[in-house]
Amino acid sequence: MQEKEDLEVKEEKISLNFLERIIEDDLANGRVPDNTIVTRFPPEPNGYLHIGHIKSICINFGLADKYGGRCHLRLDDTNPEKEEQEYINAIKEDLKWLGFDWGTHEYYASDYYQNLYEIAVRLIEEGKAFVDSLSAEEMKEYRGTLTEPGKNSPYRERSIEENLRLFEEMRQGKHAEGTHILRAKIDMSSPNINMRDPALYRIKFAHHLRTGDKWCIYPMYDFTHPISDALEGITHSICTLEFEDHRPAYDWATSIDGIDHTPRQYEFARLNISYLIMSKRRLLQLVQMGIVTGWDDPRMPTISGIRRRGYSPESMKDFINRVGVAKVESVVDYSLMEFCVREDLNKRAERLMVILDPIKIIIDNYPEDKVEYFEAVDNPEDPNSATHQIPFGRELYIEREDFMEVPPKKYHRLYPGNEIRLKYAYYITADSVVKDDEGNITEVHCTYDPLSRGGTTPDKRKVKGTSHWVSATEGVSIEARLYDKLFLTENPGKATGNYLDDLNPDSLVVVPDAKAEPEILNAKVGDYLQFIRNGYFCLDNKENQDGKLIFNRTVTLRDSWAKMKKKMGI
RNA sequence: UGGGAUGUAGUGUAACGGUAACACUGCAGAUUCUGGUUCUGCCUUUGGGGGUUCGAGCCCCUCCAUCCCAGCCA
Repeated sequence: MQEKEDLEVKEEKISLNFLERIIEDDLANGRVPDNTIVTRFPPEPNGYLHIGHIKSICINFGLADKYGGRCHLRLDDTNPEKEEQEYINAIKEDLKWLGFDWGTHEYYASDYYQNLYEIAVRLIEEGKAFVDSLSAEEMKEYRGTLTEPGKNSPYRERSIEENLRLFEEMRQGKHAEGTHILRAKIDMSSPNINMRDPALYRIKFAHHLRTGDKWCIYPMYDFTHPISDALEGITHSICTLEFEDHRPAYDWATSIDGIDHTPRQYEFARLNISYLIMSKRRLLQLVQMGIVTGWDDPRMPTISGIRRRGYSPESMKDFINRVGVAKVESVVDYSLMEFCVREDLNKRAERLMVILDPIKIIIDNYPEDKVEYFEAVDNPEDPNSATHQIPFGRELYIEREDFMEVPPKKYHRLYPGNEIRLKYAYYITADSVVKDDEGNITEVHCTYDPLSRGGTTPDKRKVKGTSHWVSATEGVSIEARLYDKLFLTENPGKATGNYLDDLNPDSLVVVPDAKAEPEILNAKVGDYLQFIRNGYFCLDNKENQDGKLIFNRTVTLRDSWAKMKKKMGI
């Protein structure tokens, strides 16, 4: 009991975001039916979910979880021309990957087509809706502008009987698309354009994923969404800022006679991240134009993209948590997201030695055919980490950048006469180099100190550099795909107006023949790996059917040496 | 020039009338068998102007700036 009180006191100290405050206030004042918070995540299945959606998902599922309520998944499928089953499948898979469970509460706006239709008929009967026969262009003229009120449609005063007959004919498919439309009678002079007799139903002779050809009239968002919320018993309908203007329409619809549940709409600022584009329309363009290989290309900010890239769901949820929830339009630094990914992966990734850009070193005083094994910890961040064996031999690969004939200041790695440690193995000193006809270094000859076995020496002498390495004879070849940002600028397209102008030509660099320690053959899809000093990687989840393994770089390690080089002008 | 919103370090978010803070970024240093990690320190903040109050980031007035809205999209 005491413990529980302490806990509550503690929780009170944690500041609430504005949505939590609203909910706690509603709960405290008995405004929530059954004291059960019901939220919903309502994606339209017209594209893949992206990082921006994660925020909405975390808010809706998170709030339901925190206050012991539930969150519905509702696919908002009211526009059959844009929606596809592939997207529905992807949305559900992405949600599961993030670890959210909607239980049996999987709904579709199309589940309510019959209800919606009946409500529309009732509105007509009550004189609150009418069939308009203005063309789209005429309707636009009648709508007025932002600063001028609109005018009533000449069809606004049609008789109830005529409206009923026309709407029924629309439903029966007797009228062509665009010839008639059902509109609410609200107020053409409203300063809020959404209240100027909004469209309720339009004619569309389109095959619907779920209702097939049953309907040729489809309800509009402003009509469908609030009523769907009401029918499902949603208490808090949380959406993004651009729907603020629609709240009066939302309240209008949920106040229609016969609707006995009143959800409330609240708006928060959508997530923007520098260097990323977060618009389904533009992401679709990238796919269609072939700029990326698909919605799940590891460079895409889609959930399936970042999953394939190797981001963990935990790191993304942590990121969303750190970003917070507010009503201010903002752009979060890309670096915060990378920080969250690295922080999580640092704790969980198995370390492996992989050489991306190999240069061969030969240890002249090491026996020719000898192979010995060294023990490596899988993850030094984990005190209980398992270990694995790494084969060592006379000929090894190290990174090309780990050897320099003429080193700059503060360079701590291999150069003639300098001693470094080969991680877990021996100290070596570079003696000489062999070059090809063009002057490229093909071999570095070294000497090792047998007393340094295991990486330390009896005399405790220090070396400033430690390099990772792979046996030239025992190592295996893999393909590494080095991904970087898709765009070069923080706000793609800001300078020229066309985001495609800011594409990063080096967003993917393929290393077809990287050298890896044999342990890598145990890697499975979904494993988080760190290639020591090269970054976090994961096995590609798509193109690994046979042959050479393909690894995607999730994110690089922080690189203070690169910063220093830049500063020194190297 | 209609309506709706929003302004706190470079970026995000707290502070709920009582000493403006946390994280990321950046910078400097220490530690390290990853130039990673970890640790330490530093930098910079209430859009402007009035008012109320003993006291204002918070309340009031005013100005300014930014974002959203004129789909038979959501």
